[in-house]
Amino acid sequence: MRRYNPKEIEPKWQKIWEKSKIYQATEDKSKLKRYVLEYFPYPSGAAMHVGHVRNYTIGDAVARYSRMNGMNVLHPMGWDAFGLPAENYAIKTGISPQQAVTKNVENFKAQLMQMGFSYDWPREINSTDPAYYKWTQWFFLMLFERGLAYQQESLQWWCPFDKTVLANEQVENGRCWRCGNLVEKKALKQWFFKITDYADRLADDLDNVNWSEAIKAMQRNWVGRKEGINVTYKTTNAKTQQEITIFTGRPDTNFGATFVVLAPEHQLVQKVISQEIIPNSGPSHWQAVEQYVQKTLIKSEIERQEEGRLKTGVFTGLYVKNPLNDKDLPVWVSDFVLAGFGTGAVVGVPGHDMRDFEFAKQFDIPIERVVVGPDGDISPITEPEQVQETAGRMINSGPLDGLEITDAIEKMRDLMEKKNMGKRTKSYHLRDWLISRQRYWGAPIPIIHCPKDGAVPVPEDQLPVVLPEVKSYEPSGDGHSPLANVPEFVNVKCPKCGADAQRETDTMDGFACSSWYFLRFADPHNANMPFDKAKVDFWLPVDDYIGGAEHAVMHLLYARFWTKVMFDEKLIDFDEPFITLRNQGMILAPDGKKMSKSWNNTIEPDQLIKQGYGADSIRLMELFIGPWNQAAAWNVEGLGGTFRFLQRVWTIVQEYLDETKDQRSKIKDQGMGHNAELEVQIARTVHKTIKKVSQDLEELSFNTAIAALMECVNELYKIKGKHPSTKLGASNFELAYKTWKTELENLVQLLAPFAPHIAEELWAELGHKASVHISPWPQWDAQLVSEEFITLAVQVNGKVRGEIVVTADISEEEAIETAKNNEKVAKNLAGKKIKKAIYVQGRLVSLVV
RNA sequence: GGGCGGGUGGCGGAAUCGGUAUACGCGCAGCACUUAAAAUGCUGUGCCCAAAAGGCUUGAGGGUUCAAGUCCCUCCCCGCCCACCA
Repeated sequence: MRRYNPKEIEPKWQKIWEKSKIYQATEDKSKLKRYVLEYFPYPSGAAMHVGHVRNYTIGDAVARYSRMNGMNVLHPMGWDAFGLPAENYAIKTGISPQQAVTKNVENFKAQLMQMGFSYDWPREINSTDPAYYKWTQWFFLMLFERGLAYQQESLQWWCPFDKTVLANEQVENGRCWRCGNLVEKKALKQWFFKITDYADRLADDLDNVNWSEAIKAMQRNWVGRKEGINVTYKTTNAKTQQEITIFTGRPDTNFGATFVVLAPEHQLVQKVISQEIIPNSGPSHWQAVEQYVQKTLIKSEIERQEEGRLKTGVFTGLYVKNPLNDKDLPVWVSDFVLAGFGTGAVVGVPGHDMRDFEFAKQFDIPIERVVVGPDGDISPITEPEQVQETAGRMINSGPLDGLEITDAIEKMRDLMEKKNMGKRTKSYHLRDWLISRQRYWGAPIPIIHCPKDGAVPVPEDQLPVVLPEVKSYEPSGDGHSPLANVPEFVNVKCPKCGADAQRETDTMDGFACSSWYFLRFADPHNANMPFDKAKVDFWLPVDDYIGGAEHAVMHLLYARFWTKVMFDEKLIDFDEPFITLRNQGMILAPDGKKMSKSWNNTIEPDQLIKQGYGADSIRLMELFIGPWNQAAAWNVEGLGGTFRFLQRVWTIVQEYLDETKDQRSKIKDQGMGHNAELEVQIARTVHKTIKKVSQDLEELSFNTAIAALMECVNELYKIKGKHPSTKLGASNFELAYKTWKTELENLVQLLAPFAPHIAEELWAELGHKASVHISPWPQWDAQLVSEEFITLAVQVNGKVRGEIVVTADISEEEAIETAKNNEKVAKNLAGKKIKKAIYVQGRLVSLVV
């Protein structure tokens, strides 16, 4: 008998699949299309670990199952290859990023190939290919023409290690998302995409997609829309009167305001420092303010966090009038107020906001109560626990007195608008997307700076602006990319007026390239357009997008933004790119930690394959380890279990083939090999499994589908040796050889989405010429699946006391009667009167005494 | 502080609508095969009890119900994301 040897069969089928083109998609309108996509990976020189591979295994199972169900499946793969790792590698080794990427792509492709994923490889794309980034640049210009790409000088996050600016989304806990070093603020002129114009749509349209609540919530929080009111306060003691507009979501408490705080970056603060506005009463404060602001702005985010909630600040000398009660409020500066949210100014209500309370305590500012506390408490607020933030009734608040907070908010907004004190508005957490990078390895921004015409787009016929070869990739840290040192690149003529001009030397954030790649897959080699609209409209939106949750507020937000812009530009007919998003759970190392090089705890399929397990066992384990969307620690010994299971499938098919080989013709000729009872038993076992696996796959319940396959195989092992007409120790294949063949074929088909190589090999051995992966998914026979007899549990007073086996169509009365007569049940009923009897169809009988 | 998940044997996990808790796999134990081991096959395996009978068991406590892992209330713990967002 042939032994199961993955090393022998897996590479063989991988080659055959590549030649046979069975995974290549065409725009065949006769079939239902399904676009299954996994986030295109960043190719590195390293080995993938089992966590990366889970992502592709899930996608491949969905793709293969859909294909066998007659769908027209698009399942492409490509490379997101711009970015720092290749560039840092170049700096270290002198090997150009272009060369490194070529090698890394080879490395990654080989690893995906050896896992046997069903990708449409001719559609392979690479974001660093000029033929691709030509269109990334084209989209940049489209955004520019629509006023959605603009340049602005402002304070930005700067990573001193990677020597580049970063977008808000790419700063995590005050650290660079790539290298983990502390970031700083730096004033630089930068390119932005105006994603804030789409804030409302990005938040609202989440209602139309089938994503997990977790990711939707993350995006909604990131957009951070908050309704409030902008209230205008006027200075009372400045030489020239100034206005401060303050955003507040809680105008209800404003009778209790005792101060106003400005962010250090607030423009009025600058006016104080420059002495443009000087209070005409009291000492001058501008020097103290200047000192404070200087100290604050150079603080890193981490330093701020280390200070904890300890409030710092300084009084400006200015006062404003509270329009509600004409009280004078001192104006302070403090870094607990963020320049980027609302208007960069807050009104301090220390009795009813914890931060304001802490600030008032710190600087001995009065605290007033305008909200009644629990149990009617109206004592002065002196301790943090007494601060009333969310519940209560208003007092000391003129027209609001007696109202609950929620009613008071609305009434106050109405009042303020009516009296012209303020205007309802919304504020957002979302900032514009900073896309320029002062690094080499990215798509050049296609802009030429002319002294006369300003920023001028590179004409479309001159795209792509090709990234030139350079001698040194080292970023200078002076706010310019290495491209600034390439005169042939920089010095050009203005496309508008022909005067001497200079090219933009910053490159685009890699997330620009990944914001449209899923569209390019529909038409990957189009040289004249980013894509043909008809093709994109055929395949898109993506039906199943499978990836990790780490992209929640980066890629997934950016891609939605680009899609909406393209929709507005009428390039496409849909405005959400990913209908269903599936976030796979992370595979942790066996020690329960995240897998990483630095922990030295990665587990790599490459190694496991070399050890002889084979891709199929690994794929099976990736799915069997637990629900696909839940994290799980890799189980080293468990892999032996999935291997063993495949070996059992292999063995039973081989035994069948071996044992029926010689007799087959004889059996056929003589009409032998017929045992009806045995046939039903075999067919019933497999058809139950067809039903279970099919239903589980509809819900992506891979782990239970695989469990069902294991049960089925265990059952078939018993059947082949245990049937009464079987001799001890022998198999009974020849007694039902046709049924055995049909059902083993069904079993192999059910296994195909998970373990494609062994399925293909056994399918071929069972006599099929065409691939199992384009065979139609088996259908279960309803009659075979239905049970003739069922087992009912019998409860007495809620406790299970016995079991009865009855015909499936038993009536309620009969079931209850049978239950009562059960020996064990009768014992428990002895001498008692049955008060109530319940029959749950097909489940149990419950008797109450 | 806010949002989202989750807590079931020694371990990963299973359990449509509230209906026999612990499927399947790992691990462990035993048996067969073998000179032996590995591999393979078979059997057993939630806890208490020598066994049977019986009792107990889904993070803790309470409630609803003939019946609760599942529903309701109070609380504890773990993970992820965001966080001085006015």
